Amino acid sequence: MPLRPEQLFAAIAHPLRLRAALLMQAQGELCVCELTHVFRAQQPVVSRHLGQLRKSGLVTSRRDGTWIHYRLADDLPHWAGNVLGEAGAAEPLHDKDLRALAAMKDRPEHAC
Amino acid sequence: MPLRPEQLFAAIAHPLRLRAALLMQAQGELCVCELTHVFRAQQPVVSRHLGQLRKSGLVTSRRDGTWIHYRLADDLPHWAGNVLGEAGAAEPLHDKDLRALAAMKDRPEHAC
DNA sequence: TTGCTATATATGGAATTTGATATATAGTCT
DNA sequence: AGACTATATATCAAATTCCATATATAGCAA
Repeated sequence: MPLRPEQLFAAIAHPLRLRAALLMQAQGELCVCELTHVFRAQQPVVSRHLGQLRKSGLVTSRRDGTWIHYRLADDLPHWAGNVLGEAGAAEPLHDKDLRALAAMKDRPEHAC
Repeated sequence: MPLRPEQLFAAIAHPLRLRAALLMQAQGELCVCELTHVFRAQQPVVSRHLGQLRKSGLVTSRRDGTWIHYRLADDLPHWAGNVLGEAGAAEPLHDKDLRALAAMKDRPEHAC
């Protein structure tokens, strides 16, 4: 069963979930600690929103040792990617989030 | 204050509101009775969802005698129109709704 | 006025969403 | 084993969403 439009829109109707999905579209895999840092949010809040994104089929997760990396679903429909693209250009915090992520110290998988 | 992405997504996170917005994008102004007929829904349900769309800034309404016509907001951002365009191609009921509207008898403003 | 049509709003209750807080799980390291 | 880190889940209360039902409002027509 493919992702239905109203399911995508409900998934990204919350600012934290929208910004997380936009960061994943721009940067690929991200772990919970990175999103917690960028959003300055509490870890359980980020974790539960990511769980909602996963439950909706928008993202998948992969365990790597202690960390769990989230990324956009591999089979995400093309129209859904286009919607995220439009939202990324319209979301005023997106550029700020990208810069906050780039400036983060001690990111996993970014040691080299 | 411009329409924020998460506000648009919350507005069209419900199937009836999404389908109503798509019909307005395709057909321009529509009245409550037309939407009630196409969706086979109860009038208070349609009216309340339209109220939510208006409150979110996605649509505006115009009274014409007994009828009230709804249409997409004149100042709707371009990116929001693009999002609706993507959703229209992905929403499986959209074509059916267009046909049901075209087949409706006694539509206001469609007597000629 | 009365009656009819179109639409909006109020009310009540079930279900969902959300953040805060606490706790549990899973992996790593010593 | 125990300590530590990263993440998930449980619980609670406040707020919101949703449908169903009833009622109110506004315009038109006789």
